Amino acid sequence: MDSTIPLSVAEQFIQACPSRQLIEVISNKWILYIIWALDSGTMRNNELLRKIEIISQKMLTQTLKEMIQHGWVIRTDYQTVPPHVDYRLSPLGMSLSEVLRPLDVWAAENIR
Amino acid sequence: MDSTIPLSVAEQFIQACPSRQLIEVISNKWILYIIWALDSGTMRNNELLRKIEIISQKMLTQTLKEMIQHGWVIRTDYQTVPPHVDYRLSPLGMSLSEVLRPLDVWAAENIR
DNA sequence: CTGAATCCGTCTCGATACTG
DNA sequence: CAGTATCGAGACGGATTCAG
Repeated sequence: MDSTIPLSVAEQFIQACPSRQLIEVISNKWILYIIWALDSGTMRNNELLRKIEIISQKMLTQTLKEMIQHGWVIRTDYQTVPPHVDYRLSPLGMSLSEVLRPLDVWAAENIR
Repeated sequence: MDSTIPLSVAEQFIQACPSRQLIEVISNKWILYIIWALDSGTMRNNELLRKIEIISQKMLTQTLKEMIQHGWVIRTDYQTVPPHVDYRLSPLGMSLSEVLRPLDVWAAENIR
């Protein structure tokens, strides 16, 4: 909407470096939880709520929107009544999930 | 100090699962920045401030303490005047850094 | 079922000033 | 140089209510 907002100094450093950009995104715990959940396949809103357990409806909706913006999640609305909507990782999201997966292995071995 | 504080429901879910525990830790952007910085070798307080650029002294100190607690960072105080203290990744910290490194590659290729 | 919209407390974090 | 201590703005996110 407004592309003229000046970037802060911090934002300039971040935008100039892909690694920094990814850090800013990955350091969102809800994104990590959703990737972890969707890694096992397509899920509906309620399924995500129940699988993640500790996420609220508000943060789920909000974070899914961000992830769709990033192109990591695909939303499918079947236009039925009652509503049926599901979410799944896009190919890009899957590739990110794969890069993240070794972290699970590391966690299982190294978290006391 | 106090080991009798009851765990919230969320904390119980988290503590029961290494993956969740790691998510909680990794979703701390300052931890990610410091790992990224120390990956290139031993650094002093000021060097870290200048390398990361967007971190404050407060968050640097605070986060380094957490990482030392986790056993990921080793602090060496040379007991000199003026003070000389440096920080480096422990073997455990290095192993985490290695698992994280593919994320940099992914970022370079997939962040627009 | 899948959300949207508010309210509002909590906690993070930057800024600042100070110490050895 | 390497921190410590404090204050307060603002972001974050839970709870609740309402809607299609």
